[in-house]
Formats: sequence, structure tokens, C-alpha cells
Amino acid sequence: MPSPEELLIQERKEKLSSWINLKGNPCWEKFSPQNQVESLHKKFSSLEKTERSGANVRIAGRITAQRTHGKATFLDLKDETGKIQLYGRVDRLAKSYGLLSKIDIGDIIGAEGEVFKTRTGELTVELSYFTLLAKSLHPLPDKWHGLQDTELRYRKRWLDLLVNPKMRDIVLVRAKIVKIIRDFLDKRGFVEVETPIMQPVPGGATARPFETYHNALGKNFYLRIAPELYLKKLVVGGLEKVYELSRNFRNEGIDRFHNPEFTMLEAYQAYANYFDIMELAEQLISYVTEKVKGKLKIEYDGNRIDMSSSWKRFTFKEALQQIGGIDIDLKISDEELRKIAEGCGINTRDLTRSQIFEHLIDKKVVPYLIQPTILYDYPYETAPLAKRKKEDPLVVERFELFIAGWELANAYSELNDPLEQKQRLEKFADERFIDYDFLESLEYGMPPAGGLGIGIDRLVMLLTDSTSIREVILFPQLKSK
RNA sequence: GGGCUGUUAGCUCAAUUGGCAGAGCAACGGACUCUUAAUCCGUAGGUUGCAGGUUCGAUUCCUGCACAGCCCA
Repeated sequence: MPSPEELLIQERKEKLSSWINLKGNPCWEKFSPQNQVESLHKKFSSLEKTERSGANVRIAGRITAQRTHGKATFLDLKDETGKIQLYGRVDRLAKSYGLLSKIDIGDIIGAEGEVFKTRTGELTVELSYFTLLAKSLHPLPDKWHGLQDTELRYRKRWLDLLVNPKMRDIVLVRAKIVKIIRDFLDKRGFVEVETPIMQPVPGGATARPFETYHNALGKNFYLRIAPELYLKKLVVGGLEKVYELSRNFRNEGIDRFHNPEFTMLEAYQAYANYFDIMELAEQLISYVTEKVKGKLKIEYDGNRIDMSSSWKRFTFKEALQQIGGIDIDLKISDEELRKIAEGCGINTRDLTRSQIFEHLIDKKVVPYLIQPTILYDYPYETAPLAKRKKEDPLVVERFELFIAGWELANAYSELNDPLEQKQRLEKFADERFIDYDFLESLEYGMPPAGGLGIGIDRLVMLLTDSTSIREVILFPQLKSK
């Protein structure tokens, strides 16, 4: 007993076979559209009601609606640029008029005809010829309500794209953002590179990596959690301004800010320190915002956010004190620190000192940073790859950028002292994950440099007013059903 | 990992205190040569996420599981 859905599919299959019998298989059909819908709207907008253009056009696209009136039929055809109405009438199409009944909503057709305007002023192509190019065997989602089911939207993104214009916008904006970032950096003399995604030692961040295995080499590899160490090797090699738009992989939890694979921008600039990088980040992000949105004041999740540069800056200590109401010296003992954190409702049992600092900031400060805000001068334990501050060795020259109550960027003056770097990694990093190649490269001398990491998915969220990372990643990771 | 909510026709959603599972769109048949969420007449479409339990009777109550969404850690 076929399911109701199978019956719908069966009907469409039958229409397809009768089309094949009459006209041949649409798969073999060659149809070259000569016009795009948007250009027709531009070109013929000045037609009067009922006026005929005398112009013959060839267009192709998907049928999204159908209105039959016996011996006349209206169809809506949508291509990548827009939607236009088709009008077929029996006295014009003669025998092939009957074939219109084989066309379903969702089918892709090629159409030819004269452009005119209807009595109601709708620009329309009066069909002189049409052909099926691809049959849709499944019915499309509701023409009015679209596809609402979030899970279905993520699992069948093609449908989401077909019926929800917002999704299409996100895709276009994302592409634009990436392009503008490249333009911005290229203009400043940065070189874009590609470094290994499969790394023998996963470095540059603390996160659990994905593991894989190379058969011929008989060796385990890890999908990168960050490109940082490779990019710094390139700085050693004389690439003074270098960046990568890198897909990173972290084997951790999934929530509205985290997908197992995500995209980061990492950029390194020799002879810069973290204050130079603050300016770079401010300029980059406000430039991108201006180019994408046409303005610097944006709306995100109900908040008005001003993305103009010169953002508020607090040191880590000031932020804890002035925003979090916690006044502590960074020299504080582990016991005291734990006590304060527990008092803030943080369970510190399995946390390292640096994790406690991060939890404190995350809980007491970050949620209140709606306008772009830079926190800088972090406790040195929080960033083993960052340079310590000359005036205060308990602090590293690191900053993070927060907007809308979450982290958008992370940056620091890169530690280029090979001896200290070795010690710091041996003290703070998982010893399996120390990249001795990286340490050796530093021993050849790395110029002082500033590095910047920006979460691209989050930037896209911000600029598309999306509250979940799954809205801005085309195929987010979901459990299989 | 914890809490809350959801899962009903292809899509969007109903269903009163536990009492015959419905509508709109889409589909199918018919009428209609300027409609546009076309209209009108008619037809069909369901293992109510899965597995159990309580009950004369479960979409509804209970337990477990799956997936998703939101919040928290």
C-alpha cells in the first residue's frame, strides 16, 4: 500500500513518462536562455497596461505557481534573478497547449514568447514555445507559508533556499563578506595562503581535535583546530603579512554558537603589536559592515549596535571590576580565585586557573558587552602563545573583541621568544600536542608580530541578524535520524 | 551533561475534560481565454515520531527512546 507521498510522486512520474512519450526525455533537452527575469523587468517596466512589446524572449527557471482558466493558463516562473508570469493560451500554442497539464509546480522549464503587460499591469511572457527541462518528482513546500520546520530547513537546505528568500540573502551576504575581507586585506598587502588541514600535531588553540588516519603513511593525523602555528612558520619564512580563511574543526559540543566545523580568519602582521591589531580589527570590521549593510548602525536580535571604529576598551582587570563588580589582583592565589568563582556560581572543580578566569569573564562581563568592546591585557595563563607585557609579566598582550554579548575576535602580540615559548607550551599545553617544528622555526628568529582571529560565521550572524550559527552555515552538523 | 517545549496529510496548522482525526495550500476529476494566495463544483489523501503502559476507549494521561528548538552548565 503506497503512502500518500508515494502517490503524489507516482502521479508526477506518470506525467513525466507521458511527456517522454510525446516529446522525449527532458534530460537531453538543450535550451539556452537568452534573458534573465530581472533584466526583463527593468527593460519593460515602462510598458502600459495591455501593451505588447513586440520583443521575443527566451527564459528558463522553476515553476512556482499555476493558475489555469480552461483555455488559458498562467504560470509563475522563477530564475535566479526573480519571478515573472507566463501566459499560455490555446489559440497561440495550439496542440502543445495540452502539454501544459503535464507541468507541475516545481518543474524547471524553458520558455519563449512575447513580453506584454496584462490588464492589471503585470509583466508577462505570452508563451509561443515551452519545454520541460527537469521534472520535480516531489511537491514543493506550501507556496504561502514556505518551509517553517527548522530541522527540515537544515536537512534539506535546497528546499529552504527555494522557498525562503531570507536564506538566499544569507548565502549572498556571506559570500560578500568573505570577498570584502579579502579585498581589505589584499589592499593592505596581505598574502592569502593555504596551510594543512590535516596536521600531525594539532596546535594553535586548546580544543579536542578530530582524528584521522593516513593509510600509506601509516600515521595518525588531526583535523586542524587552528592554522596559527603554520601561519607563524610562514612569518618566520619572510611572509610579513599573511592570512588564511580557514575551516577549523573542533570535536566539542554543538550549540547556537558552535558547529564542529567553522570558518576563521587568521591574519598575521610582522612588526605589529596588539594595539596595531586592534586598529586593524576595528577598521576591518567596520569596513565590512559599511560595505555589506551600507551603514554602521545595525540591528541585531533587537539591539541597535554601532559598529563605527574606536571601540570601548577595558583591561581584563578593569572589566571584571567595573562591569563584573569583581575586584581582584591577577596575582591572586588559586584558592582565593576558586573561592570568588564559586561565589559567582561557577563550579571550579575541573577547571584550570586560566579556565576559571575565562568563566568569570564569560559569566560576569561578556553578556553585558552589547556594543563593540575590546578587553585586553589578559592573565598570562589564558594564552600560551601570546607575548607577555614588559611592564607586567602576569599579563599577556592579548585582546578579545565582544559584540552583542559574545566573542567575535581574539588577538595578541605573538610570542617570538623560542625559549619562553617552549617553556610555556610545556607548562600549559597537552604534551602530545606540542609542535616542535613550530618551536624550531622560532629558533631561526620570528619578527615581532601581531595576530588576529575573527570568527567568520559569527560575523555573518551579526550582519544577517541570525541568532544561530546554523542559519549561516549551509549544511550544519545534525545528528542523523 | 541538565531542564523546558515540540514532533498530527507532501507543506502550514487545528482537534473542547480521554469519546468517530479536521482545515487551508498542494494533488486528482470537472467548469472557466487577463489570473496572480484566481474562483466555483466534486474526489482522494493519516500506523497522530518510535516502543511500551494505564483505560471499555489515547493525538490527548504515564514511562522509555529518537530527532529538533530554546535555556542552563
